[in-house]
Amino acid sequence: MATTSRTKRAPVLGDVARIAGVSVPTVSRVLTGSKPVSAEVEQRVRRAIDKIGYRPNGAARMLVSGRRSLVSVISGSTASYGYANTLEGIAHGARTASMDVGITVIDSAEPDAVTATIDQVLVQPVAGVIVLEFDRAGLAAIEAMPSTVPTVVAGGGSRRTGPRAYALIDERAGGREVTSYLLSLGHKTVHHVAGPTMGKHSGRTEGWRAALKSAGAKIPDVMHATWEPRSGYDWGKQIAKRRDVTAVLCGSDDIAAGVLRALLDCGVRVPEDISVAGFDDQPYVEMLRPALTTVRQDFHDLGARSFDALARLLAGVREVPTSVATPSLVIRDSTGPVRARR
Amino acid sequence: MATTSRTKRAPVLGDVARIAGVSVPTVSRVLTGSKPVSAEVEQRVRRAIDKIGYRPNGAARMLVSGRRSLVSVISGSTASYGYANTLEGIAHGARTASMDVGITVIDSAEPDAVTATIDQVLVQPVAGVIVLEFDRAGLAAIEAMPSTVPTVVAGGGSRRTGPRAYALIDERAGGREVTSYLLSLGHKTVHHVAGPTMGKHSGRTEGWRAALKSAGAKIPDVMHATWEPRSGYDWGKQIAKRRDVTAVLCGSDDIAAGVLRALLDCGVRVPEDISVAGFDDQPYVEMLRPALTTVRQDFHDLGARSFDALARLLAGVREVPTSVATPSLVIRDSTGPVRARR
DNA sequence: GCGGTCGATGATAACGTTTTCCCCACCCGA
DNA sequence: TCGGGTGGGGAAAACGTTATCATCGACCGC
Repeated sequence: MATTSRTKRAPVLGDVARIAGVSVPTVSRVLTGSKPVSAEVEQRVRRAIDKIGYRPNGAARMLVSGRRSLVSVISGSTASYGYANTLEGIAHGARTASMDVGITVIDSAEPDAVTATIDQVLVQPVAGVIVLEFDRAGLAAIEAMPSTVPTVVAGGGSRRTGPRAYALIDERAGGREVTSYLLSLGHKTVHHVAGPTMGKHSGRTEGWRAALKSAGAKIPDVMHATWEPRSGYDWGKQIAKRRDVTAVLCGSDDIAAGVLRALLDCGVRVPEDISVAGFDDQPYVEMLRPALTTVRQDFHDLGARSFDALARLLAGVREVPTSVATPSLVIRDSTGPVRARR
Repeated sequence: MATTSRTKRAPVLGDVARIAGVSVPTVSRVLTGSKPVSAEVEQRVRRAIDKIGYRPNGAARMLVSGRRSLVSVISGSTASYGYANTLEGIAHGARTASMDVGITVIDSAEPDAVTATIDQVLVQPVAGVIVLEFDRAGLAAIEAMPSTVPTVVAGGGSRRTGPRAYALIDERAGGREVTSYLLSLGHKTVHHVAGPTMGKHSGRTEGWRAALKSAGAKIPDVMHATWEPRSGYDWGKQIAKRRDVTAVLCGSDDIAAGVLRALLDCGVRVPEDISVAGFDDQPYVEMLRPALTTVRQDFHDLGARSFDALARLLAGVREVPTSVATPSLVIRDSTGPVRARR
């Protein structure tokens, strides 16, 4: 309120320089190590920095140097298991490379919502972007992303399908493996409760279908659930009424938990009457009774690999090879051989 | 490589101005709406912007205007249920206010790891910070955060304990409520499998203790688990051997799932022999058999309230009132009256 | 002892935007 | 017709840092 200083302006490089009795660029050199500085001057500068509690202004730094240290993650959600763990993997990689990570969730898959989101992301000084391709919103974001910004797609596909860098978990292979495993137990076919449709089918569903097809098994209609356990429960109720179902592959562990519960509530024995398998291997599923057979997907690793890919992109590598991890089947107690239904 | 242009420099305001035949500030005015511009000029400018695909440079913008639109979340994790949902709530609020959110995870609670993290966060042009106080790392981060940056603490406390703005879930009340409920069923006391220690005890544990104390019940030793279901399982095995336990409150749903499974595996009936209660109300817990009684905590709402608090702080409000939500007890089938243990 | 290289430092430009200040043309009322 | 307000727009300063270039001394080899 007085004439001189209002809210005690944050100290800047010039303040440090004056106190240390050196020039502004010298202070900068101490901070960035871009050029050697004599030990004595360095000490004076550091002392001055500590004294006034100086912190570099990131905006100014980025503006002039053009170096960007922000990686933005675009995603349709952050709370679900896969999203959250992928995000953690990315954050961990970024931390190691001393980069920052921003997260923007897309409200819906409406075209204008997507472009609005992208605009908001690209106004920031981002070095690159990682899009989580787990749902329609992610898919739409990839389409709408300008080709000029370094972009990595993290998702569940099996091969690169466009001009970007990809880090993937081969969900298709996972779906195939678990379906084949169920068939090998003697099931004539495997029914499938999928998550929300992505427009095109998800890798999990594709793998399931491929395995049935190559085994010459009948391909039942896909049952579409939301990601909620409740929704799985509702389908489980339906399934319990049918006599033709002996094996169910669910699009996620949460759905499987619901299906499992519904079956047991209806007096269906698992796995004696019906086998149930999930997808993801969330920590709790081995505590279900019976412990859930599922497909383990290492999302944390997926996040780490996406960040690696982006780092290479930023380092100037032209063609970053697509990195694909294969999920692994975890056999527990919810699946077993076919028996005569009591 | 040629003499003129290397990688086709990104278009800047000057380019737009030249094409539209106006001055640089005029383009800025169109973009920010800081001053009225004639309709005709505005149209020319917009056309030019679209034509060359201009995007404002956020760094330059922040540097000169001093307006910051970045909210940074500091957290010990992002993957666990509470963290992930709180983060989503924050992201949602930020999106509505068209601000950006950054996320930084602290590797450990080591003092230098914490200050390193904070340094990294504060180099960015942050408007404010939200610290997730769910673990030691978060606690340490709050201590080390300079008082000059607008900070909101999001956590599980019951009242403000320092000079910051707080958004809380009153875990203490939740712990008290569920414990009292169990006592009201006739249990002489309630045992407690807590999550990792936070140094000081967590609100959940405090509430449990307070309820026992005020009921004059014996206060058993706390059993400390990790957040892993497996760890809960191990404690469940121990508990099954004991004859004096009739009710167990767990520090999280995942721990409860483990305890539950161990008890059932050992032939202990739930809730007939032992009642089990969890904490959080993750979606899957109603699918456990028996469905888990637990304390519901709305983390998404916590995130939204933290962002609100920060927004007010940034709007210049001096004293932002602490916002406290009370968790609600969800009674399902895993808890019941005491019976003679068979 | 002298030209040349090197190491340390300072002066100045540059980054891309917003802000401030000023000018000009126009309109209105007296 | 003239003065004062007003609304649109341009010129230049400012933001805080790094990059570029110049300077100055010391040191080295011949």
